Amino acid sequence: MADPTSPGSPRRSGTPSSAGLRRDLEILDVLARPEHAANGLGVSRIAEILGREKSQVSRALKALEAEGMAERDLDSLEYRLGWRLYAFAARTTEARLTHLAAPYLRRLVARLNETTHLCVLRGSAVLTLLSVSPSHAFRGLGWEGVSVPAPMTSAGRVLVSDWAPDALRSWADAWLREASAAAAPHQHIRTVDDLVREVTAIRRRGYAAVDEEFEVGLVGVSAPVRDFRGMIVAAINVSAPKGRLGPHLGEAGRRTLAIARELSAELGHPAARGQTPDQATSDG
Amino acid sequence: MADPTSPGSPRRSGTPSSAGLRRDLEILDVLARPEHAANGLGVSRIAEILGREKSQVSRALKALEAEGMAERDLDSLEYRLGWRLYAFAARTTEARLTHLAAPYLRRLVARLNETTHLCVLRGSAVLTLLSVSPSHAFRGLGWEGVSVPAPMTSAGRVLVSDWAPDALRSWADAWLREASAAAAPHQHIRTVDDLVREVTAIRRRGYAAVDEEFEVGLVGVSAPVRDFRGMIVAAINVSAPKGRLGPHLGEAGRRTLAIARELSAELGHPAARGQTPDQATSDG
DNA sequence: AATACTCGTTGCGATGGCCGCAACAACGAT
DNA sequence: ATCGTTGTTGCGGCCATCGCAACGAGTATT
Repeated sequence: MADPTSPGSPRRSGTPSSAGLRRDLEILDVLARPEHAANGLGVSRIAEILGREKSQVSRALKALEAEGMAERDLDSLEYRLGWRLYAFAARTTEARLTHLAAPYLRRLVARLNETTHLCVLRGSAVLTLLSVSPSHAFRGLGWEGVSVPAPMTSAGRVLVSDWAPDALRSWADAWLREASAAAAPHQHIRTVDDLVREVTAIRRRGYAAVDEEFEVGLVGVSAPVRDFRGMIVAAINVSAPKGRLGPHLGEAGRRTLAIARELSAELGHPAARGQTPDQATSDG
Repeated sequence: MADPTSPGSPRRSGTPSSAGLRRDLEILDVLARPEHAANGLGVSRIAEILGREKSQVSRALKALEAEGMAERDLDSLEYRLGWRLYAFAARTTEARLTHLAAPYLRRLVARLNETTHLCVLRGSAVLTLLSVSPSHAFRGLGWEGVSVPAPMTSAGRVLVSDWAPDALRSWADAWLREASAAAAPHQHIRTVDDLVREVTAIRRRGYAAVDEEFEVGLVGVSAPVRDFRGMIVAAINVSAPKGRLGPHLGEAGRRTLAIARELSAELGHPAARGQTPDQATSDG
């Protein structure tokens, strides 16, 4: 129902939009309704819902199917959304992410008055794509060249927080062997089970927090950003000296989470669209 | 600029598709190109790429923007894909499938330590929806949207392995006509009967394996993923250099099959629910 | 089994929208 | 100031689409 509802009157002229495009999108809109996306709909039913001629709907759907925007079940003759919509979005999410994230990071900066980062996972390292400071905004390679071991940072833990335990195990295994030798001072996560426990807590809480683990005197929080599939594709991170951010770490975490949800919604994450800031990280 | 993934010839007549729809989708296709998605494109450049009138492109983009399928940067006047596309994509079956499959692919990676893919059939090509690598440099370069000729890959053969022989014949016929000209070096399947035999073997074995057929030095296995109706909707694929995966190809195939069965069970496939013939439970 | 109903597709004529050319407005560079 | 961009907008002719209606196919009803 109703998230992409067409705002104006459907077939009233006045908008400069092309009529054919609008008709096609109305049809796709109906196919995208949650109650219909799973089952599919027939031509007459769509025509009835839209108040259009069924011949028109039939022809339009045939064209949409030919272009991959809709798919048809040959048994029931019902239509569903097609693969091409996915292909469009999938190729673009990362580029779109870096473009759209900036205003959200700025908003978070305005609320917390601390530096914020947009981070993704590359290999077993956390890569920072974008940083926004209270005064200046840096794009790109400032923090980028430095490969930060993922499990030590809140961003890294968030980025793997929707992984299954055994995938988490094999991923963290290599790192833990090296880390056990180095043994950082405040390192809280020393075994795989520690990581699994921490990740479970992150899932429940919605955001991750580290306290002087990565660097002495530094605290930080991170919240996951999900794309239209519901997969975690990035993390928004806030890092600051413990003396400044420490007392408000919980509040910072909740605000980071809220901003991350807004960004997720803009990326098309269905569960995050206009939801209350608690409950439901989509699903598991 | 010779984009291999771009759909059929732009202004070819003969398809019953509406001209306006095709034009709009061509424009969106250009906007979705990875090399352009980051920066965005102007009207003239799109018109030049497509060989269309810029007035037409300008008007079409205005309509697309009004409908939320494209967004415009008011400073540079460049267009990007719009939010509505992502809302649609989130409702696609592929999006749900990808979301559900990701943990299973990661688990398979944890066991085999090789890159795994989730593939679906699109026409006569195999489209990769998601790739997960052992170093977890997923989100890597160029996975989704890349399509390869189906009968040459293990994934493609798995995806058609529940088709009736005559359907298989007519499907492979078109491809074989093209492929006979190209004639890849290690191509084992040269006639329709070869394909039918291979598919029969796949059905009996449960998974497919290719040995340097698609690419020299590359071996791979694939297993089918079925939905609640028992139909094959996707394939899980593992590909790696022959020197690494070759000796354990059989084991990799059985493990891929086991994971694919688990995913099928989650999709509601009744036969895969309790009874897994080759069950490799617990750790690895 | 025959009927009546629903569903989806397809001809066909009239009409309305789109195509392409060209002029126009807004910048920026030389 | 002139030129070269880029993007937008009139305008006429042509063509694709709209809506009606008929048709084939499948299914429930009698």
